[in-house]
Amino acid sequence: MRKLKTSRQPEILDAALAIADERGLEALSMRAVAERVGVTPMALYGYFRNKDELLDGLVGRLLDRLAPGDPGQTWQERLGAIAWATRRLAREHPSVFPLLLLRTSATPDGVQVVDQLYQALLDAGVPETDVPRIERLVSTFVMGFALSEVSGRFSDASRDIRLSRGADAPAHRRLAGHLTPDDWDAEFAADLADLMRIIRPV
Amino acid sequence: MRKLKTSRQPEILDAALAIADERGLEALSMRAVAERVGVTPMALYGYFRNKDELLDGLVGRLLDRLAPGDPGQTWQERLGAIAWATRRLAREHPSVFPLLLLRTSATPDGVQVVDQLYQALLDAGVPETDVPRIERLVSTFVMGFALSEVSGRFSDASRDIRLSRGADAPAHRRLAGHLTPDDWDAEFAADLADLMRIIRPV
DNA sequence: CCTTCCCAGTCTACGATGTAGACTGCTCTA
DNA sequence: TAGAGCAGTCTACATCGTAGACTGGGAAGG
Repeated sequence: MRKLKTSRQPEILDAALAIADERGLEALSMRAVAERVGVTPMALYGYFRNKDELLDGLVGRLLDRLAPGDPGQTWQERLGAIAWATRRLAREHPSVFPLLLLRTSATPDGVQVVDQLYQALLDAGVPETDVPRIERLVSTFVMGFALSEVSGRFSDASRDIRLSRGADAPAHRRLAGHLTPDDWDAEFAADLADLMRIIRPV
Repeated sequence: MRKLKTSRQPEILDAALAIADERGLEALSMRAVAERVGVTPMALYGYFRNKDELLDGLVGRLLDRLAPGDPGQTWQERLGAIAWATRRLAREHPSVFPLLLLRTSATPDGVQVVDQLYQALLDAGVPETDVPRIERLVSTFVMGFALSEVSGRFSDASRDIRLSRGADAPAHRRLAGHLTPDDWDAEFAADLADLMRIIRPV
């Protein structure tokens, strides 16, 4: 278990993030990162044990983009802030965002975010025994929603395919016209509002 | 756009699924599939245009595992059946399941499932304008939860790391002992119950 | 000053991967 | 009997992650 250098880690991660943003995850090879940093591919292995560790570093990099949170706001505001920040993150880095859900990697920054969610739920009056479950419920939805948007699960293309394959999808036919919202921001807001009602019934 | 043969597609997909189940997604190479089918790698390209299309075929294969649904049940029962089936699917095929969220691919079987969800929500009395949104809300949560379980986002390892990195995570400390449920089935059931309350407030 | 050591980075090379392109041999029809 | 079409094969290439051995230059000690 060799000791790794840390000096140029941030620089390398920035390069990796830039490549993924510009040319997609496919294009994120060790060689590409090395070239961007201005170094030989093998030089990267002084900073990351292998490509997987580099990817873990990337998700850490993303997590600390999630706002530090401003106490003094209501619990709804704090929770909403994290939710919207998560969604924004997904839109800014659509190629890398899926890694947040696929790779475990609990980073210090990730802990910060979860702790803030816990605190918001406690302030909302959720019983201590329920807080972790509700946190998982909310964060799972938020990340899943953001992922679905960037991965195209919600896209018009899917909807069109669903409709054209006509066959027997009676409920689809009945709902035609409502299938896709004109405003995804509004949909996300409505979803969050519904979830808040789970947290504290009005 | 060459025409593809279909005769041996199911056989090929079964081989691919078996490999992914036994040795993980990493091990799912065209060569490995070909060998298992007893054929040269290039022979596969008569049935799938490329590896991506083969993977799309795989997710289709998974989707039709989601129960056909039994009308005559209450809407809660029908919705719950799909939710539990989704989660079971994830546990049976943990390596392949993530593809359901990552790849768009609307297959005929996928449409069937969505249509059943629509119908259940209509039967629950959800207004037509809200049905697609609520369907996305519920399915996003269900798939996200199943994905989180199999990808380790919920795992003890994550929890331990979060705690050991001590630092300042006051809410974590306060909730120690409740952080991980002893029964994930119960947690999933509780989450579904909460979501049902969104659909139709009691 | 010279020597020794370390360390960042390089070079070369290997096995694996996806897939293009040209080919072979079989079966069915005319 | 000739020909067409199809299933599958063979060879080859660019690209990937990364192991292992190496090099040049600066710091430390004499």
